[in-house]
Amino acid sequence: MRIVIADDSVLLREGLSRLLAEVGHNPVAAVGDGEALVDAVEAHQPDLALIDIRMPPTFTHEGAVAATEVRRRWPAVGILLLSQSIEGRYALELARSHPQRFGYLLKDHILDVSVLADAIATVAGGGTVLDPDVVAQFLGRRSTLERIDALTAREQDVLAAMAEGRSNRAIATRLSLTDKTVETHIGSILTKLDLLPQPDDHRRVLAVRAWLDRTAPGGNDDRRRPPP
Amino acid sequence: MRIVIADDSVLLREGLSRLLAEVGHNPVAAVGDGEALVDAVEAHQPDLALIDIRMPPTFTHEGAVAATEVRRRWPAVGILLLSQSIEGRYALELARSHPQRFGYLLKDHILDVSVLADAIATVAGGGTVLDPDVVAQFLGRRSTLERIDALTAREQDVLAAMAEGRSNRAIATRLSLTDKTVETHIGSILTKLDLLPQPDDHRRVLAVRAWLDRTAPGGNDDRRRPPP
DNA sequence: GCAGGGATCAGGGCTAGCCCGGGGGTTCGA
DNA sequence: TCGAACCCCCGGGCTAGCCCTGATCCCTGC
Repeated sequence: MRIVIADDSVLLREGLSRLLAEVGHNPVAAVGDGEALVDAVEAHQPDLALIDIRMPPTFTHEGAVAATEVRRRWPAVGILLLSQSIEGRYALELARSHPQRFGYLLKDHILDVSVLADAIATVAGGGTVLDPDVVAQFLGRRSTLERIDALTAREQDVLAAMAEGRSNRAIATRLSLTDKTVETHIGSILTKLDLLPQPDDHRRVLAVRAWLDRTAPGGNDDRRRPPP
Repeated sequence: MRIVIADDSVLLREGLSRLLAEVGHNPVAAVGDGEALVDAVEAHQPDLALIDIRMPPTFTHEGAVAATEVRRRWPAVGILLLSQSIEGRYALELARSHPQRFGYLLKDHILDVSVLADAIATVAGGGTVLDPDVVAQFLGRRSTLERIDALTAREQDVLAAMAEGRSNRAIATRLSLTDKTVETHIGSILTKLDLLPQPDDHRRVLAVRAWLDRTAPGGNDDRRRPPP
């Protein structure tokens, strides 16, 4: 099977190249960033692209973004994403919208080369391979979104202000309420987000994280609702 | 001047189209997502692309990502980004790395069409136009990174745990410290991040935001340092 | 040897934030 | 008409978190 490898780490992509050759695959190119990945797929028309999500220039999502481009232009090319830990929106969106010939594994969970070889075979055969932790995170995020959607408009106003790092008093001033009312809304927010009192949790921070994470990646402000 | 417009809102892109025509420009295409933007630039070879950062499918950064693609493939095409509020890493990275023929305006700050027309003229002429708030945010983010880099390793451990929503007690347990020591570290963190007591601020949340924002967009874990 | 930085810990005080119980008003659908 | 949902507000109690002061120890560089 013809495979293109994209990973900014020279050692890793060259190592993977040799590893795949040992198990009978044909690594036709090994590149270090998203643009080069797209160029290599165009040049070599591989069966599958093995892609690290984080690549230059920002080392955040270039791999996943390039993977989206590869899927758009060459739908028959299998895509197998790799990362150190679970990454945000783009990769999960690609999994949701184009699950065929798609895989997402965590590097630390690939304990021997057979795991990788099996995943490659499955993806190239048209199937989907997702690390269990990736699935769990995906479901968890869906659940967080649903919970935030279940907040009332006022509660979302309060939570948005909390997420800006405003104190209760500042929130009250901004929304023309008393401190007491803000406390009441915050209590409802924590309950609806299922953030019950736990000695190990800082629940306000967790609520703020939920709000910020609903727009990952890069959410600094309100997410626009998709048109109906 | 030939202009391509990209905004998912039909009303806005059609309105912009007419507005630009009134002031003497030639809007050659008006599209609703990043892919269509790239296709339109390819088809029409405009002088400038006017791009809303948030477009489908995730309504987060597709505009900025597509803008990066446009800049890569057609460096002579001016790029003018628009958004409701300041967006994260991609747009600012594009401004930093390719400032010529580039602009970034906040929609709410365009108080009349002459502001837009002036920006278009400047960008098409090879210059750079940045909303002052955008500049301030960019500088603020640089400053935040520097401050976080100035924390000791231990302080960064504590801040990372805070950002996970852990309570002081849980942080102490995890790092084998007493509550008192965690409090001391948090005090140092707040001081070094210049988060002085203010009645309107929830300083712990602001410190957590600083930590999370250092890896924007999509930072769920450690940022990888770019190779030297 | 000494100063500075980092790490750890303690006693004690204060308060913003959380929460319990309670209350009132408006709107909408069954 | 009534109940549910939403919004707003109060009195009162409790505590996690913050901060002041102070202390000790270790390491490094001058």
